[in-house]
Amino acid sequence: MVEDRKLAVLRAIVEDYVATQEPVGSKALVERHQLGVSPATVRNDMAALEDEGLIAQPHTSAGRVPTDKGYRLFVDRLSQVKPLSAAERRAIATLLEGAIDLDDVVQRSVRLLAQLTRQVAIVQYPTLSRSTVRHVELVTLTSTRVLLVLILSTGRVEQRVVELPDALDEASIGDVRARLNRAVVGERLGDAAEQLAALPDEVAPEQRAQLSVLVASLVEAMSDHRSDERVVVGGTANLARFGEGFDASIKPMLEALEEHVILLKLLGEASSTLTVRIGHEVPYSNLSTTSVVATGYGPGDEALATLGIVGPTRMDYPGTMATVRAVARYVSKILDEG
Amino acid sequence: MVEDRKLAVLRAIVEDYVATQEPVGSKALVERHQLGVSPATVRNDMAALEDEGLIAQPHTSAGRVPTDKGYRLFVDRLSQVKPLSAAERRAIATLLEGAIDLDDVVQRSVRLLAQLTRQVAIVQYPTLSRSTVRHVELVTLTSTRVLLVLILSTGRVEQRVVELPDALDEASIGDVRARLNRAVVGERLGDAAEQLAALPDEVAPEQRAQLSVLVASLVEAMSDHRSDERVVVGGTANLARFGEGFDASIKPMLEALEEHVILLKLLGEASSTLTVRIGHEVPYSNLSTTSVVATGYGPGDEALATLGIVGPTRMDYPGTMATVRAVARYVSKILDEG
DNA sequence: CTTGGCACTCGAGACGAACGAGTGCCAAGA
DNA sequence: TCTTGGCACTCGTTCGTCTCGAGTGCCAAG
Repeated sequence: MVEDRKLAVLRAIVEDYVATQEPVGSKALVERHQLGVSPATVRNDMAALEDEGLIAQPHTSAGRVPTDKGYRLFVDRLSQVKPLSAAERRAIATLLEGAIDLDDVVQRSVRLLAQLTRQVAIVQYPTLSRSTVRHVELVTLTSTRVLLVLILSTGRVEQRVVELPDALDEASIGDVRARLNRAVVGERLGDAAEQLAALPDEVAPEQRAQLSVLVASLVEAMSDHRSDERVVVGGTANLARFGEGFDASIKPMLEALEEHVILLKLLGEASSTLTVRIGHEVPYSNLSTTSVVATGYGPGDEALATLGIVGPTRMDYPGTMATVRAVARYVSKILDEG
Repeated sequence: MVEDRKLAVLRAIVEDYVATQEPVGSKALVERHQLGVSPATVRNDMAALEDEGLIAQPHTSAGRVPTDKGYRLFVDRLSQVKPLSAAERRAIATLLEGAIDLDDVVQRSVRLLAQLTRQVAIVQYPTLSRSTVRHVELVTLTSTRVLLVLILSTGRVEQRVVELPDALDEASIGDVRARLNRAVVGERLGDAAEQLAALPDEVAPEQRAQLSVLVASLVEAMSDHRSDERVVVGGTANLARFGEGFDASIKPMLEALEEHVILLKLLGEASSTLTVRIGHEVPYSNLSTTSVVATGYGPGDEALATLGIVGPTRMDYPGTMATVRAVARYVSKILDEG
């Protein structure tokens, strides 16, 4: 079938180009792959592929390079996900199992992703909105200042120093603490705010003002999406490896890595399926020579957050996709157990 | 005085080179600075400076470039610290005053430093070792698991999940909590461990094992220097600006920025005086074309931690030094108030 | 000690030729 | 209709040569 061979040629071009980083010509192609046809035939196919916008030549007398559209087709239809080696699996498992808390899990995941894919890795912290409240703690600092600590089921801890309008003795603190906990423990963050709303009305008028302040601060801590949006980046040193030709992209890349908002946009909506964005599909126009491979993760099958990698469009998609998926699964498992 | 003019020439060379990033010749020098002598004279001086190892020429027919030693002399004796503009001071003050907690202070400081100096900024978290314990909290998770929360005077919170050998009811938890707090609140981290050592012996034998586990975990949390070593980096996008010629250094630079251990070494010992390390003086051989400007900071006059910037040896030392110092002072002030 | 003059060095940039990888097209063969 | 070998053509890369000029070092005179 002619169509089949054309696709085989496209696959070969993508693979060679990714490996050598140089435009690939018809002759080199038949030498390196068993296509069973002559260079001339390949050239005809190439011309057709070029008409379809799947490949392009940088200049007239050069080999071909896949376009974004070409990569897209390759990813969607031509590549099967490479299974990881046993050694890699073991490495992932042992490294992640050594983690001692949430922070550490996230840290280790980034490192792992960066090392295995040799790209820049991004991991978003598990989002708060679906997690539940485990405990609220009040700690007296001075007579009119308390530290409010909010502990969540994900292991995340939020803290606020609250300035009270009036002094509050230990007994009252205990009472308030109990009330707060009764109201919100076990609740999802979204629902907890409602539970808190009625609370000030239940207590004696002289405590009401105090409690209101605390409730306000607590609600604020719960709805604070600062931590939702926390992302960790690793493997920036791999940027240097991209090297020549990618030089122009390194600046926007570094800029993007500093802006967590942009990173979150790159990662996209948490979804449990693996997403690949190629070149212009990346939602940030300065990164049009860049691709993103990301996937959601989280305990159970819920995708609480997203992790992934960013690299040049010219990357090893099958390998990268396999690694990203594997890491996401292991992290999810760890979170499940924790 | 001839010596004086030689130094003026050195200063002029440093300033011009920093501004233009190109080797500076004798003619350009007399044109741009009012030295009141002819190029030939300057050439003689340059030859002398070169003999002293303060400047060098990249190749025979090129202008001069300061050596590390030249920069050293410039920093030590030729530059007066530039006062910041009123606008800059205001910017620092307002930005930092908006901070809501320790994390935020650190975050904002990095941004600020990076923006003002247009270099890569590094801020170390205020170290634990000198801080004191404000409160220890125990939260029951399941019957044999408790969450141990350690709150420090700096506002830092450490947490550990502790697996108990046996179930512990709420009353006992309360008792243990009280004992722990009595033992360590107000103590410095270093001393607190000793206070805890004797604790298990004071309680009934059946609680002893439980308490030992908790104490061990607490001691571990206090001595955990992971958080001591936490550093935050910002302004990496400025690396791109260094651009041409600095290309070779960008890789080791990125590598260093990923290794917090290395960054800590770069920042050096916390000391309240401003430290400048130039080129080979930087304790990391791959960064020999790089300089570090750092200073300690912290509430009062104690230098709890260090912050600073890293950039090419060819940088505006007076301006950078002024900015680093100013930011450190403001941050210290904020910490003082918090 | 300073200065103008002068010969010298050497990198940067321009120019051009040779090279060769790669192409498109065509005519012949299966 | 598809495949293939042949062939002319394109064009970026490489390499050597040349020129230009910024900058130097040295010297002799002021």
